[in-house]
Amino acid sequence: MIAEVIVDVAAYPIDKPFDYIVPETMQSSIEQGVRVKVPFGRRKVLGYVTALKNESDLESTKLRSIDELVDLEPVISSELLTLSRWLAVQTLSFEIDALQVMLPAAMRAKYEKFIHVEDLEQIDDERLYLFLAGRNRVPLKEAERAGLLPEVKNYALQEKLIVETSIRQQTRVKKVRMVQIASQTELQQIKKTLHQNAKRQIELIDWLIAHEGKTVRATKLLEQSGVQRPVLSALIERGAATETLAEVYREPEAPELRDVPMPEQLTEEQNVALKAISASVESGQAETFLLHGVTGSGKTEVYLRAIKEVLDKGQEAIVLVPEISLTPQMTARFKARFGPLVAVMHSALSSGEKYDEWRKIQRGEVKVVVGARSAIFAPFQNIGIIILDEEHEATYKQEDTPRYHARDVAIKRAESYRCPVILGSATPSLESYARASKGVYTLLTLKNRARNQALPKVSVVDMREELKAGNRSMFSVQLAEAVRQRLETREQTILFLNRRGFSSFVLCRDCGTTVECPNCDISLTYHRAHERLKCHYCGHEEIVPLACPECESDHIRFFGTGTQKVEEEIAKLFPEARVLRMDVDTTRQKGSHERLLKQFSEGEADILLGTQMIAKGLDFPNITLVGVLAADTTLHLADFRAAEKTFQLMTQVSGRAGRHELPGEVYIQTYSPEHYAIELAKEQHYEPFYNFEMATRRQYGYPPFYFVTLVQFSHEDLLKVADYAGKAVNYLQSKLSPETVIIGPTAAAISRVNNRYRYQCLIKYKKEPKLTETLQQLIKLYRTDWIKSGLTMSVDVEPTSIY
DNA sequence: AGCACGCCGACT
DNA sequence: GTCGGCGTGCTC
Repeated sequence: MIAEVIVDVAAYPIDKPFDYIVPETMQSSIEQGVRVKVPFGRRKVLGYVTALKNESDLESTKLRSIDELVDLEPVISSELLTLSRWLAVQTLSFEIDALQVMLPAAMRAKYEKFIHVEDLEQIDDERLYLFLAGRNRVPLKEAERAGLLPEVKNYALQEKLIVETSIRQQTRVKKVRMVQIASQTELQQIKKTLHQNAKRQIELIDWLIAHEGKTVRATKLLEQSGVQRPVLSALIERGAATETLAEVYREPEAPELRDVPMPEQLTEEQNVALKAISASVESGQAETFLLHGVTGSGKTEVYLRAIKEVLDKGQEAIVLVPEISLTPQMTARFKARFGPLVAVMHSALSSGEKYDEWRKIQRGEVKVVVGARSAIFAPFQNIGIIILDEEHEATYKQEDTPRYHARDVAIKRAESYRCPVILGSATPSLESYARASKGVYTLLTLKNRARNQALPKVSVVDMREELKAGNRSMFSVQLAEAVRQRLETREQTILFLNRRGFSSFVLCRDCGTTVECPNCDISLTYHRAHERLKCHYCGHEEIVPLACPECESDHIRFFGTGTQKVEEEIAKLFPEARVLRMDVDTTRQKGSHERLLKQFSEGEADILLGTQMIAKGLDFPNITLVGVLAADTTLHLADFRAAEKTFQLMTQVSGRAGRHELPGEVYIQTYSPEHYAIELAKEQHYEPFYNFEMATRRQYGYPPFYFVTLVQFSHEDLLKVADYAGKAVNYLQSKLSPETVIIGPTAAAISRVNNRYRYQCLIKYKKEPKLTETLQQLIKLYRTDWIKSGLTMSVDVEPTSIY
């Protein structure tokens, strides 16, 4: 029997199945989708069995045997295996990367080398002899640190010692000691043999007698009986109990369950949407729905009921939410409804906890997974529905290889299981809405809020006018007045600081110089906490200069607005206000996100001040005011999605206000109030924005009218990178159809990162059947030739941003 | 990727 | 004369 194996080596010539002989003893237990350890050249590596067959096309002399089976059950189902091949082609990545991305990081191989010595007498080198000190298995790293690597190599060559590679998972299955207590009669017998002086043992055996026949955790037993470990060991030796290891799951801190009452009745709109989805669930159709519902329209309730139907059919559900809104509020709602059938996958879990959640899914112990992007690969076998909440979010696209989009994967998996996909959003991506308009997706609309409240009243404040009137603070007169009112009426306020593409930097007031990174073509960011300047691209760090490096003026100070600065200004303006600040700095600690939200929901603060992470998902009855401090910052990014992103963000954050009984009010402060993204966000109507933006996209030839693919290049040498980028463009032009537009090569917006110059080109096409093939050939050219000169090239099919 | 072979310069 | 630099080629 022969196994085709994809080995754990991400390299161009290795990106294909390798044939291995399956030893007799393994033939009955090997299966497609299990991991194996195989010899590969002079080393041993982990691999995935992708097929089993009777014969190989290779000469039998070239074939080697599988060393070991790693799994007893497949970790990649045949559906996921097919999906991985599709993914590798779509994203132009290695098959091994496509496979690994489907599994929790804990299952990646960890390679360690150990020195084994058979006969220490053969080691006549004194230093090495002393170093080994009679140990049988010594990590090679230690020898390297001791400077003994040459000696070890030498002895290995003479076969006086062996260097062996150990391959294991990064994180193992957690096991605990369990104690199985013997029966009453046995225990009584043993008790008689105990010496009078063995007071502790007698104490313990009495405890055991009281719990005879039971199996308990060793730690629990010791805790409850109050004896120390050696006492238990002594009794185990006498046969009073037996000890075994049992697999357990790591238990992540359970979020506090908030009681979310299930509404008795859905609104008419919700009912219509649910019926359409149910019909699809019933008939087993791979149908994609776009659920377009205004903020507060009760999309989540529709998801929950659809999932209920799926579970009743004995099927499973995947729910994707953007990491940022994977809030306790959201997960608590699922847990409250489906209890222990829910697994939650988010980045705050440790690698071991994620692995355990994955195993629960694989074993069929849970039926619903709620998670971020990677949860789309949940190893279910009978998926009945896939939901992407906030489908427009950029986090659904993975930024490094394989650069997949969870939406595409969802639709692909749904085809396999013939089940519906629900894309939900108040502000759908233009791509999705266009597809829904064309009938590719089924459009479901929720125009009204579930509790029938009015959408909040939105006012746009022109900050230029404020400046003219002499108000240089971050708060306009109107917003400040609104906040003051809320403080009086004891209602809550959310202040949103849009920091994206706009962070604090150091500027000389005299000559206008900004302090830039020495390695990258970008300003350094000011970090108040450590009084340092940092580069967000290469990690360079330096102290804040006291004088301008150019003109030596001491009028140098940081510029821009951070949440800390806003917090200070609030303290000055409203000394009585209690403020909670939520940003990367205050939520770094595990569980702090939950804690802050809990404090806010319990009314321990008047104002919640934060960045992106407060824009979504929050649903608290007492919030009646939302203030956007500076709306413009996402507007001026050199990216075709800048307007779309700004509109989405404004709409989302506005939606936090007035979701319950109290009416809401929103103030958007901006320096460009006439921009259509802001003007239309004020009205909170999606369609006018969609129509306007579509016209713009059509005019400039951007998605969804064209598809785009971004090819990026970087090199230490500016001339070389420009040269290769030019070559690539020529190559693409020669192979692709004349209707396809290739923009560039141009220098990237940040033209130098980590001392490497960056170029890019953009391919725009409506229909390009040869695209994948051509890009594959370009990649081949790069990997076999260009790479040697130090060039780096990457391809991103349908990128989320192009700056 | 990682590992070894192989062919030329600076050292005990 | 040897140690070691990294170019080149291969991995079922």
